Order: sequence, then structure tokens, then C-alpha cells
Amino acid sequence: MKFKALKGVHDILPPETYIWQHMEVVAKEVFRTYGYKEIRLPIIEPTDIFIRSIGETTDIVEKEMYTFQDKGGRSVTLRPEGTAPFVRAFIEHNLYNEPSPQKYYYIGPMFRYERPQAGRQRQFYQIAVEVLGTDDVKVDAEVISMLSIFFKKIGVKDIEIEVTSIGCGRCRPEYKVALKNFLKDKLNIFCDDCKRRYDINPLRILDCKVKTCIDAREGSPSVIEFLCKDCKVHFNDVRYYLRLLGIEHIINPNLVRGLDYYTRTTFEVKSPLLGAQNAVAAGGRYGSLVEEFGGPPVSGIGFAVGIERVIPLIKGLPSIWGGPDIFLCSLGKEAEEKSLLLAEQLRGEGLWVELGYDKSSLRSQMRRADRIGAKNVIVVGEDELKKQRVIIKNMKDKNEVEAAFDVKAIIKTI
RNA sequence: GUGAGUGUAGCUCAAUAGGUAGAGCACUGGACUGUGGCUCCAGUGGUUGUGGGUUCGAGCCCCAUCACUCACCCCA
Repeated sequence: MKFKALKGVHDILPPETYIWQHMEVVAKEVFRTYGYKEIRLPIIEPTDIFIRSIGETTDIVEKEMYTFQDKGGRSVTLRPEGTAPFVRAFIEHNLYNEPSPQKYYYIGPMFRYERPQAGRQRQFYQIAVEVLGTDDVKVDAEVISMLSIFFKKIGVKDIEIEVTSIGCGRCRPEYKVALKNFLKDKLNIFCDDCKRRYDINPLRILDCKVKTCIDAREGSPSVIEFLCKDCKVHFNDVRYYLRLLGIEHIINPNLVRGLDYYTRTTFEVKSPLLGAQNAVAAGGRYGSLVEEFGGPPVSGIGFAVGIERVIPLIKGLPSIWGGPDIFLCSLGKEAEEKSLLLAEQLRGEGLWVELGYDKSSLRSQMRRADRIGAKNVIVVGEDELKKQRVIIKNMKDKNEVEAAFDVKAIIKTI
């Protein structure tokens, strides 16, 4: 019987784990300079928080959630996204009593029961940030700027930032009506999916890739024209600050977000180098989610980066993948014991030290040292023990020197 | 959930008209009693995804099933 990982769930092995670590280190460092603090959240939550926030009729809730009953009969769900759990925690711990705005980030797995394909798995990882407690447009711009700087710092260049505003609870319904009116008499031209979307989520028709649909929606009203006065001012300010910060971006009124809680600013980072799933990060403002969850009437904004989607965009491995500082070759039982002790002492000094564990010839130990990329080899044999000295060989320039059988002397020599 | 493609060694792939599975890389060891990379040699490793069927005989043909991949839907 051979066991396998579940469909859409992957092991992440070295050396890829080094890229993951690198990405997390860079993210944390960038976020720190903006004042973000880490928050660690459960990956399992009461089912209701997702239904209430993401939206009852969204695909995520209708067919993609890992939902089951626990032994106490509660309906629980592996989180399909992070904002709802974050808002739950924010309110539960009264974090709005901290100085405003509150800035947090979290890193971890999300779960969606979907058919896997390039850039999509059932367990996937996100690096996400959330800012609560302010409506200030500068934050919208700053969040997008931080995201762009993060990509720059990890060396991802082939990306485009798309921004739009989808209005608020007042103006969006008006736009929906106007859009449906415009599309109504052309409905027979559209593909089957779009016909279905017309009733469920007409905004999504704007995102359809079918050529006839693209032509048919030509001249449709733009969400931006329908923004109410406040939303319009807000969006114009976002654009102003993005320009001020010199963030290259595209205004895409057809940008569609899948989650119901978004209001006003939404944005997406795409890469043309990826497959059909080309969004590497996405986010937006959520104006009333906190209040709907029983918290104070504060607005929030955040984004999530899909780690698996960014990985293929990072060119080459960071050079942290080196070899051991020292490889100890030993010959004979006494030498093996002395080497074991010496290794522990050297490690205590912060060095990466490997041993030739299996009794084998010096040749074979040397070969092993070479294969794993050891920088130095120390030979401990009978002669050396007798003289209480060791031979240190630099593997790169092949030079050999002698040193006293002593940690300090060895460190000084290498 | 829908559609298409692919399944042979750890990895990349061979196997002519169906005749009983091979190479390179990797790994381990040797040539070189205590010195790596190069070279040469050897070894480990496969019920050809699985189960049926056709056939004297199936990696190859047929059916089913599973897995993986890509795309749709949808999304990070």
C-alpha cells in the first residue's frame, strides 16, 4: 500500500523551500517598515463566518469549501480565504482599541475544493495584510505601493497592477441595473456562461474571454461613471496618490472580484508569464464587513499574495543554498569518537558541520564532502591523533594546512 | 461539475510490424590500503498506474478504472 498526498495538495521540498523562506523574509521585512504586525490565525473556523462575508451565492461558498461537522456537531470549515477569520479575530479581541489604524499581516494555507490546474491547488498559501480603522485614501495608495515594492524586492518584474473602484452599497446596485438594461436585448448573442451570469453576477460578463461576448459588450456603461459622489472622490484621490507615489498601474473598470464584501477600491496584480490563473495578488477595501460582523463601523483594506503563483516568477535560487563549512573525515574508532565531539564543539560556534557517518574509506568520505559542497574538509586519522593535530583542506583551492586539534585553532585556520 | 491530453527506474526518455524492458542523469561502491571534482568499470533500482479482454504471446491493440496535466467554470 502506497500513500499519496491528496489531490491538489502538495509537499514543498528543498530547494524550493528556500525560495519560500526568502519570500517570507522579504515580505516580513517590507511589512515591518510600514508598521505591520504579525497575527496568527486558525485555519479552521465556524462555517457561518464565510457564508456571511464571502456571500451565500458565490462559488467559493456554494461549492468550494471544505466544510464538515466536528464531533460536537458544529459545522466547521477550513478557511478558503483570510479576511473573514481576521475580522472575526479583530472583533473578538477588541483590537480596535489599539491605536488606529491597526495593521496586521499573516501567512498561511487556504483551502478550496476545486479542480487543480496550473497555479491552482486545493491547499494554497497566501501572504496577506489588513489595515483597519481608517478610510483615508492614502492608505489605499500605500497598500498598493507596499505590494509593488514587495514584488520589486523579491525580484519579480513581469507584473501589471490593475485598479478600479466598484462603488459602495449605494451606487453599485444602480450600476448593476444599468448594466443589465444595456445587456438585456443582446443577451442571445452571449455565451451560455454569460447568460447564466446575467442573473447571478452580471458584472462578471465584463470579464468574459469569449470573443463574441467581448464584442457584444462594447459600449457598455462603466462602473466608474456610476460611482456616487463620495466614491468618485475616493477613487479620484486613490489615482492621485498612486501617481504621486509613482506606482505604475492600469485602470481596469472590468476588474471583477469574487468576494461580496469588497467596496470601492479593488486591485489585482497579474503576470502575463503565468497560465490561465494569472493573478498573483489581489485585494481591496471592505467598508462594512467589520460592522456586519458585530464590530464598530470601521473600514478595512487588505490584499493577499498567492505564494505558489509568485514562485515561478522568481528567477533562480537565492544563493543561500550553500554547503557545510566543515566536513569531518575520520579513520578508526577513536578518530570517529573524537570527530563526533569536535563536530559538536564547532557547531556550538555556529558552523555547519557534517560527519562521514558510515565507516568508509577516506576516498569515499572525500567524495561525499565534495558532493554536498563542503567548503573545508578536516581529516582526523591515527597520525593526527598521535600528533594532536588535524589536516584542514580547503576544497576550492585544494590547499592543505595543519592546525592544532582545538576548536579555536581550527576556526582561526579556515 | 465539464472537456482534452498524458501515464515505462528517483528524474528525463527509448523499446522498429504485438515476441517477454533499455539508456543517460542521479545514487552507492571500486580502479587509487589515508585525499573530492575528470575518466573508466560495476552495483542498487521496474509486478511498464491498476483491473479485465483479444492473442500462442501485450509496454504496444480494446474496454474499464485511477492518477497526473492543461483548459472551462471560478479564483490567490
